[in-house]
Amino acid sequence: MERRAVPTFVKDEKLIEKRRRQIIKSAVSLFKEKGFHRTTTREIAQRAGFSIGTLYEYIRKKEDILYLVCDAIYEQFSSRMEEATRQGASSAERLHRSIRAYFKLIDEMQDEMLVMYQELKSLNKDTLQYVLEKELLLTSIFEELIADCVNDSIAQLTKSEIKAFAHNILVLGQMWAFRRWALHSMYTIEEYIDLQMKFLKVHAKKPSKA
Amino acid sequence: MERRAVPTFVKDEKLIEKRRRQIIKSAVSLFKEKGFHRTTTREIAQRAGFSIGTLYEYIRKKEDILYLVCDAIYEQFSSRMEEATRQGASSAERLHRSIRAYFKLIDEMQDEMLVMYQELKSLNKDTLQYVLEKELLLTSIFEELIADCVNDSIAQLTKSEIKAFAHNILVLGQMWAFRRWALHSMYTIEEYIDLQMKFLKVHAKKPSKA
Amino acid sequence: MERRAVPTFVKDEKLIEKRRRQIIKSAVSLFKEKGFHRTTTREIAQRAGFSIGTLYEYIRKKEDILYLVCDAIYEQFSSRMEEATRQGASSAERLHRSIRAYFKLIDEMQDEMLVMYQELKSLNKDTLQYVLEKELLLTSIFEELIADCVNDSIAQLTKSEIKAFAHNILVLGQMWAFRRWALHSMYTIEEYIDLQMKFLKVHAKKPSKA
Amino acid sequence: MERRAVPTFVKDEKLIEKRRRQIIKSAVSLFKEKGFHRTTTREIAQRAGFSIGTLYEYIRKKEDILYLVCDAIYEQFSSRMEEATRQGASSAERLHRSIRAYFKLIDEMQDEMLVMYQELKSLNKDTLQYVLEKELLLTSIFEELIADCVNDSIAQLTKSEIKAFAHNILVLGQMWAFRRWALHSMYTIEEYIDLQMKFLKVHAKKPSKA
DNA sequence: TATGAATGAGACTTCATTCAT
DNA sequence: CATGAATGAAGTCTCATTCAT
Repeated sequence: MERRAVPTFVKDEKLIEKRRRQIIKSAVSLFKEKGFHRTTTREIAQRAGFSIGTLYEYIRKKEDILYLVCDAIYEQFSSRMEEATRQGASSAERLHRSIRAYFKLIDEMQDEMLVMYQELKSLNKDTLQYVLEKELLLTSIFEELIADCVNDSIAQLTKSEIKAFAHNILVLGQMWAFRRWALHSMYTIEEYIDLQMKFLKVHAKKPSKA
Repeated sequence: MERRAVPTFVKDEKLIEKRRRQIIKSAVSLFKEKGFHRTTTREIAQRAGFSIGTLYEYIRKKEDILYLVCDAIYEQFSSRMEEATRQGASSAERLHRSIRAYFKLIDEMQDEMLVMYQELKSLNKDTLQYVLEKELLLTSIFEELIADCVNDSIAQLTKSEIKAFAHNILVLGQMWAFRRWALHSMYTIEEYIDLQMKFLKVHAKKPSKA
Repeated sequence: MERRAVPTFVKDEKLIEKRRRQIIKSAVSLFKEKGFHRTTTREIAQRAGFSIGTLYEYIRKKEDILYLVCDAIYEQFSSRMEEATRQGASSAERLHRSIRAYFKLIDEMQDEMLVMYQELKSLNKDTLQYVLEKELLLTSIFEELIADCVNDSIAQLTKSEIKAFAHNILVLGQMWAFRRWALHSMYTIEEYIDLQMKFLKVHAKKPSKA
Repeated sequence: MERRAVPTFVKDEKLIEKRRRQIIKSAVSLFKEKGFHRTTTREIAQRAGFSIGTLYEYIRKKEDILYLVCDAIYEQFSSRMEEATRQGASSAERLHRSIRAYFKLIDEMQDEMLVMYQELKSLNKDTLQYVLEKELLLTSIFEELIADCVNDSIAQLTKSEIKAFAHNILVLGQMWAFRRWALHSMYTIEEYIDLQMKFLKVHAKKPSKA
């Protein structure tokens, strides 16, 4: 799946990269505070450290910023997850490690998660489509890990169940961010992970170093 | 927990009730389409069948509409859930039935659910507080049902696990609405319920009529 | 000068009189608090003790209320002043007493004065005309009293000076209300009167009872 | 007393100065015609020669415009008065000249005066406070001039009387504007000044040039 | 006569976007 | 490339006035 291009007036690729990073950082911190709609482009430019005119050299519409933000977040997520899936001797351990990594990642990126999911509706059809595909990509990472376990006879699940299981993992992880107003006063992230692991019936032993 | 009152210029209680129902219906259908921020008060009035002036006889600020919507949805949820929890001979069956009822309810009220959760951030502090308390109330319904099962030695869970379990039920239910773009093409609601029941390890038999 | 009639849908003269008194009282107290423009007709009706519909049975436009208020205030002023001008043996004493009475009256009716003068601009041309004529009537009361003194050789003033003197009396009286933010912390009304009397060179002795 | 700053989105100080002058000029002319409340921000922008959006780059609320207007008027008043108070050999002559200058100034700025005083009530607490302090500053100019005369034994007044005298001067000057509907047909400004001078018992000789 | 719900013009204000410098 | 002043469509909310009951 290709990355959608956000059109620009600027030619210098290096500069584009740099400015976009500034924009994303500024936008995320503002969206956290007030959400997409309540944040003005003026504010985003200001916090990014340049003028509103300059901002519009690197995007075309406000919505482009939301796209850049969502895309960046997924990028981080994906790359960090990929690392995790490569570690572990057995399929069970790889799944195990991946789930833990995913939960930890959510804990680290709570704010970004909230930003992303709460503003999805503000994206237009095409962009939304793109973002949801990214989400499915993430799901499929777990599907494959689970399928490996099934192949290794560690678990017995139908295809259909595998898919549902993958979705469950994703959702129970997101829950740590979305319901933090209730959960964070009850558990630490470690406790939460252990609990969910139990529910997920992932009884494999914790990897020694974690 | 008392219901927050939204101030009105109108005195006729019956009329208030009627107009508010119209407002909520109109608002929900619009919020579904375009979200809270993109929906104008004028549109809400129009679709409700009266003028903008009339709308503002029944609310004070646009945000009041969002509150009315959230409150109405919870009201429906709560009352329907209460019914369900009273049915069933054993604690296991009551939990069982309640979960199924909850999942069905979500299926019926998908749109309302999406509206509510995606716009929570647009509520002000106090109203948000109120709504989250309602959410906890819903959670506690399941907590009690699970606790009953534990008391009856049907399940063995610590207090902490009971709470987490209750949250999981809620979230896995909501998932049917939030991830419908992925799930609805894969499962019917019945299949989805059966799947999640299995994951939730609620192995009690289905009630005969369901 | 005839009293301008404010049209009505109601026939019963007694009732009109009663309702208008209620309206005026309510309006004055509200105008004091927030001025004419910030006061709504709804509020006026409410504080008067009846409905907005009823209010509009007794007036045609919001501005009518302002007219009623100004008219009523002048009525009070005029009638109270007339009394005062009849008391006193000599022309000097009558002027003297009248000025004191006028200053006292202003002290009593400060709020009404402020309401009236600050909202004059909100009256339409015709109504304003009418009100200014009333103001001139008040001025002419003093003109005549001063003229009497001149005739009695107590003072020596040209016609032109008499007029200016009369205006000065009015204005120095109003000053007690308009500049109260500065004056009331410096003087009591009695001290203020004595001071101004001195400036006005009205050196006649105070009437024994005052 | 520091000048209150009205916040702006624009950075160019020169431009701010220029645009604000345009706003003030436009506003004064409109307020003259219809008062503050009946004048719309759109009209002010239009008459100033720019769009409503531009207007709001230079102010935050409509009330800011009223403040700018009042402030500008006082600024003119103060600076012109200061000049006047420096001219004249003796304390008596300085007072004399200052009063005449003040009356002339009022004559020139009648419209501005009316605008300012009639809309004071529309200012919020803090801004009103600021404006009243400016008014007191003006009063104190005369207080000092009178005090000088008393020191030079040209007049014999108590402290209290000095203050009252200063207020009287201010008010009798303002009267020329406020009661112009009655006075301007009777006197020229010169005649009015001479009359009031007489009343004020300022018997010093007129400066030769005036 | 009295009521008060309904109306809608119109006010203020915001903010994404453009474009001349 | 960068700037930031200018724009005006569009949104929220108010309130004088009407009219059916």
